[in-house]
Amino acid sequence: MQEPSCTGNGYVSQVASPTRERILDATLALVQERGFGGTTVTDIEELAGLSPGSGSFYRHFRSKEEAVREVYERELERAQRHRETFERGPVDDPPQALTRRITEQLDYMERIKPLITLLAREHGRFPDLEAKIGRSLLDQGITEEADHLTRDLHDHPAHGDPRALLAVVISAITGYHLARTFFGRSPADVTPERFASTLAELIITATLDPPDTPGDKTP
Amino acid sequence: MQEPSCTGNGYVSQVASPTRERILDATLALVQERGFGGTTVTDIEELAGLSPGSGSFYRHFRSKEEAVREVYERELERAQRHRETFERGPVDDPPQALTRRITEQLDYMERIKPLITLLAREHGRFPDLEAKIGRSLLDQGITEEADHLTRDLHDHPAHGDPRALLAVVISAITGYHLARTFFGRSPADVTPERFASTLAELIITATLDPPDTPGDKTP
DNA sequence: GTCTATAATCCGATAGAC
DNA sequence: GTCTATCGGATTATAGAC
Repeated sequence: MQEPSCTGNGYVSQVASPTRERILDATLALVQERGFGGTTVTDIEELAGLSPGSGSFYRHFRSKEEAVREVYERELERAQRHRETFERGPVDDPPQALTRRITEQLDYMERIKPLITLLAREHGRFPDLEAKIGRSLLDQGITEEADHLTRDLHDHPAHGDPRALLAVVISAITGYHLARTFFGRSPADVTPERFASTLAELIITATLDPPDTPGDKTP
Repeated sequence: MQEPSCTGNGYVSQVASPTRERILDATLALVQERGFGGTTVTDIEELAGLSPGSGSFYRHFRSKEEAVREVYERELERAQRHRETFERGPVDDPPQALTRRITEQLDYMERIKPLITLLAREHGRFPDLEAKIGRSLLDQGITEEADHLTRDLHDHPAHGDPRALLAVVISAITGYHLARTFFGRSPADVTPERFASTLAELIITATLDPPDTPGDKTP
């Protein structure tokens, strides 16, 4: 409705215009719902509280594509900020620590859902942004998770192929989240808590009792 | 280029018109690539070998939406046919049987990739179709996979929470596939073979040595 | 069943008053 | 910075010849 007047003294000059921010919000919501091609500038203007059909949008962005690109960037920054929240101290009891770590990861995916939805829906339209986000989410996320995992399992024997174990864990968490998002139901109707504790138990059992690979005779 | 003339004797009367089929092919390819809103009927006509801009499309479908809906239905049928391929006999050696089962599941996801891409990209546009496909893929797939799993593990002790174990396995396979599709890379750069054998090993270890849940004192 | 041609609408983007 | 008004082009869909 009205701007909270932060331009009175010129002190907070770096703050983005509220209207601009509302346009980004509207763009995010609509592109998530209808996709880039299904969202019109008129729709965005209307949801942002501007007169639909007026070009007011264009006083803030050169084109629809520019606005959507900025939405991606903003969501990536948010995702990175959310990730920093997870830097908590180590916990002693491995099963509970792991279960909590996995639950945290599921919460994290829930929080960055907008970004994930954008990636899924507009896959292929902005390859540069996708590559950048992929690097940030996958590489950074994977190395950090690997650190957490080894820390949580500090007094367990190492797994035979820790990197593959990591891939399985990350895939499971990702897949559980996406199945819920896309179908509105959990796989096999299993709750997040049950999922987390089962996955944690799997990891711990595997690191407690690493079986010999059949056909692989270690001396 | 030219139709393989199967209308010569009227014998194969149930075969769909080749042009109609080409329109569906073109629609699938373009909607996968650009989304529903980003695909125009003119594009579809051009890719289907019709004169772009002519309404020839409309001699076969009432609207773009109708064609896309039919694409969904066709892909669902294909996915169901592909699933029937997996009904193979049981294998004796559990680790290898499980690894092969997981690899088969990954192959299956690769084959139904078009359907998965459609679901991801157009999520929310056709709720009825999504619900129908969700029921078919999730429910049917889950019960069948549960059967396979218990069969492959026939001489192993049961897991404490088989349904949750199933959810983890299905989530992992789904997540591995989707991460590859959306980012063009495997999670943690782990190959499908490595992924499958690691996941199989996890399952087997968990069913070989089911640990007591801490705080849960079973008599 | 495919074509040319076109109607009717929608959309992205701009110009200029306030 | 927002509005009214509008241009030019793209898009869905139809009409009618062949």
